[in-house]
Amino acid sequence: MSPELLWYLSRINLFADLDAEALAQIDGVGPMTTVPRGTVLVRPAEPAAALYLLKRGRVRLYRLDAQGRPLTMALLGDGNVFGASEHISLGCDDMYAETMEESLLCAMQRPDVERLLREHPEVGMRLITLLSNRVRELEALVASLAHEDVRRRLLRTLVHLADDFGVAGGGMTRISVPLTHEDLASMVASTRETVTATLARLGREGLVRTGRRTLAIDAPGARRALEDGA
DNA sequence: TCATTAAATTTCT
DNA sequence: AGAAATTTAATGA
Repeated sequence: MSPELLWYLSRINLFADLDAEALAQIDGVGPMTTVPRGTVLVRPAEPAAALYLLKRGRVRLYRLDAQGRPLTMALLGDGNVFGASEHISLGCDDMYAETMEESLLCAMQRPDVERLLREHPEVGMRLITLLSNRVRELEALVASLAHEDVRRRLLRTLVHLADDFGVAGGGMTRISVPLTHEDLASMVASTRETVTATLARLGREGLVRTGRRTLAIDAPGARRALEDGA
């Protein structure tokens, strides 16, 4: 195994508990490939036969509703894994996985994943952790979508994005993913226009700064705003 | 409060 | 220039 591939594997969160020797033993990792923005890697018609390891890039997991409009379930960044096998689902069937920008990733076929899990229980443990976190996030999302207005839904997802993709800058946390208002709408189950208006309002409130293709949020302020006020 | 429709305007490629 | 994205406004549920 090349040193480069080893380094790459060490940055995949699923393998965080493996030491160098264990990493070197990982077998069946396909070649790294660069895929352009907008590539659909997984679609409902042909469920993933593989576990995808995302070295660098951004991947959106989403479903389509009956009217064909997307609902984004998760955004994945560097080091994340997604895909499915018979017993494991990280982003399941009926779900699309699409790159939001040029991404570097590779695939592991199902038998290799299952063998890896048998040989390295730590990986299974880590997988449970990842799945648990994803369940928690989705539960929170369900509750938010069911009970809260767009302003609060948007605040929550921005705080969440700041946690995952935020970089400090100018007193605020800049979200290092280029997201259109339409992208955001598909995350909070709203519309482009309402997101535009709501972002403008949050801007007036001093909680977000928008401009030049970027989004920044006052994360502490936003958390405070989410806590008080029913 | 917010989706929808329509239209104007700005920003990207 | 042309496409994509953003913004504003009116209307109704």
